[in-house]
Amino acid sequence: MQKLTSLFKALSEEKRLRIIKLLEGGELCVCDIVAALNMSQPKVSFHLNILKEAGLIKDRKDGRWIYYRIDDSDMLRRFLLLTVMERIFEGAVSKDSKRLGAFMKNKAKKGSAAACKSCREDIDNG
Amino acid sequence: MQKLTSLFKALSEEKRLRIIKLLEGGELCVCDIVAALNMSQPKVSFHLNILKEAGLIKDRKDGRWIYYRIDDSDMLRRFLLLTVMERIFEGAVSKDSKRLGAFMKNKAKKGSAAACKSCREDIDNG
DNA sequence: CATATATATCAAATTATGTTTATATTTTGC
DNA sequence: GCAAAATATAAACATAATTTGATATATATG
Repeated sequence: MQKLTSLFKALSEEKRLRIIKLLEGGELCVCDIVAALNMSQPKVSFHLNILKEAGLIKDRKDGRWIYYRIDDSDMLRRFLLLTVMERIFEGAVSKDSKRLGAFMKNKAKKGSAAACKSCREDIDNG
Repeated sequence: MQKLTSLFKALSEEKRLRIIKLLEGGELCVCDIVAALNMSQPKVSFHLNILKEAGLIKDRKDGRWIYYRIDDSDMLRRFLLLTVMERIFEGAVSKDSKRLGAFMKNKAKKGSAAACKSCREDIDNG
């Protein structure tokens, strides 16, 4: 019962749905998500942890990065994630993916470190 | 997006899942649910309202009673409700249905008013 | 080794949810 | 009309979730 409520609770928050929607496009490191959502890193880590505890996402460490990705390994989660992805109006998260795109370009150009450092300015005034 | 989050939020609470599970057996008035869950009436009304706002249940007025029932009129809700009903371990809500059963018997015998009045004592010490 | 980066964690402040107690509203039977 | 029942609503309070700002940890790089 508690497993079920925590699963629904994880899905009951706007920022967390935005993260899921983003991860639909493939795995991302925390820094990518921070740039995309334009939120503080501890805040993003907080929400990522809740999604992880609920079994909705998995992480993988690579050097100093930690990559997160969708975990739809069981049927219920698969359906719920699908629901989120389908039901969230694209427009509702278009800024996120725009920011992510801009950030990724910078990352490629300057290397991730520089991109991370300047992502706010570069993206939101570009 | 907000509709989706409020739907998940409604499902993210134990007492609300218990109510849904109860309503699986057919419509019930508030007083039935109060007796089944052995909780205060305002508390039950509070949770019923959240479920109603989320579109998971509907109500119907009949005299001085208000009957609530499952509303699975759209596919997403139908699936979510099914999920809840199937995933909740029977044992987790067996006391609720036991209390409901006892209450219903009293109701038939004494009339609902008397049963409502004495439901706590009759059921929990019987 | 010293420094910078990526991320996590923690404590304090804030905000949102749930609970309780009291009261209001509507309906029915006398 | 009046009293009792069924339910809702509101205010005060308690608890839980989120945000923020600071700091810790681990890793890579020069």
